[in-house]
Amino acid sequence: MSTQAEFAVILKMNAMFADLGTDELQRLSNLCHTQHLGNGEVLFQKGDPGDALFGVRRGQVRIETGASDGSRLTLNFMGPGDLFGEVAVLDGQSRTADATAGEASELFVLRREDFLAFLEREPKVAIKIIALLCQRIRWQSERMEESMLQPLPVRLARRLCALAADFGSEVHISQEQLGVFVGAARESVNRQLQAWRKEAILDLQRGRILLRNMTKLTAIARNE
Amino acid sequence: MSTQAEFAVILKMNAMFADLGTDELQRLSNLCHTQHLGNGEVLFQKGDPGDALFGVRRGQVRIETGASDGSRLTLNFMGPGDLFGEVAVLDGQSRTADATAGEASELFVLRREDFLAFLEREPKVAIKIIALLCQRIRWQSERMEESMLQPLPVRLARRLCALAADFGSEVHISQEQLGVFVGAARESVNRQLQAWRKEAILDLQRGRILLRNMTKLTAIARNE
DNA sequence: GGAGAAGTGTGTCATAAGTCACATAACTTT
DNA sequence: AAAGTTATGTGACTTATGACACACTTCTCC
Repeated sequence: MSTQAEFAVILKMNAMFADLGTDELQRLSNLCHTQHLGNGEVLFQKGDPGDALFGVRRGQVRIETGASDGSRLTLNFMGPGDLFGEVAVLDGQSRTADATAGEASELFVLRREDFLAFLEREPKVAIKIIALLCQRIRWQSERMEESMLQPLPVRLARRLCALAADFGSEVHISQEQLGVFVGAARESVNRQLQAWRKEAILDLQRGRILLRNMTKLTAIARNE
Repeated sequence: MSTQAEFAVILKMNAMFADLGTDELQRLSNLCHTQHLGNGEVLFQKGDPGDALFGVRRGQVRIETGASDGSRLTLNFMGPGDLFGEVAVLDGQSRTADATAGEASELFVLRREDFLAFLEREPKVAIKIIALLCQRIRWQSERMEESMLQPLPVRLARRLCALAADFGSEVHISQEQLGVFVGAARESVNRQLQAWRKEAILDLQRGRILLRNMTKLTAIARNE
């Protein structure tokens, strides 16, 4: 159900602490705890109180939502360096998705109260976070416009370009997942990808997409 | 073009200062300037630097976007008590829509630098604002999900219910505007409204919709 | 290495909504 | 009150995409 929405909420926000000074960062990391998760262990579930912020040190955490029919859909993979769970922490509301360890993982944990106390002591950091949240609001709005107004090929091309920025030209994702991300049916995704394969823009393998012609792809993403 | 996106960015955020203490509010209002606008006067345009936050004391300000083809579309009306321009102020980016006085108006103006300085002195306020921005992020996500996944009748019913909360059962809006808000073509909106008129859920007049049966309407909004 | 699962390729069909093209009705302006 | 402008109503047509159905391929795990 809430697939598309969650996707937007959860996308990586590594930038959150990107431009803090090293001293601020040091004081912040002093507040962190460490938590270990075994493969398949559940970190939190939809509806849980959002009492901590997490960052991945080692391993992988899947952010997923239990569709009401029982099927689970993965919304994102968080790898080393990725942060997640910030929105729930900042506003004190409950989690909006589930988080499960995809392999044995080590996380750092920043508890809500510690984080808020820190912000209160360091208003400059609070202001930076405000700016980042605003950027996110803008970004979400653009995304919303895009997904409502742009046709599927454009959305698909944009997502592939975004994935290429993370993965390089060999994007490791199933067509089903891609469909979830882009808000379209798997079959429609497949048909578009086939068309592009025939134009030599990309190649397809099981669970993998090889981007051959980024120039054309970005052109499509720009909607000509 | 950017109609839908802007809509989400701009929606009223009166809640922003809702739960500040009176002392905090007092100090804040000391920082405000006053500005008068004549009917039709332009306050700011898309692309302008976002150097101030505005609130309406008297009058009305239209938030609109100049579609690239020259047609102007109104995204929202800000009346007395409404705040606008906060996102641009908080993150220092440029305006994403135009603001024009719909009648002679009096605004209070809070300049970016003053506001940020205030936040730095009052970290508790900053934290409240962070929470509000987070709520907005959640709200946007829900809205995004809704608009992508729900069929037009549901979106339309939801918007009408929301408007009813502001306007009462006589909603004063053109079908064109309604189309912009729900991200649909004017004709499609009209057809759906006609269908509902035949079911006695509402009545139509030029520029006005009379909601007759809110029970049915909210049922549709809940998607049964 | 065989069985089953998970991922992929493709055809057919149904349908919601956009587009275009007008007709009509309601306000405005002079 | 006539003329012009804006809002609404409706028909005909087109199109993108979702839904279902099924074949085929590639992995994985006993």
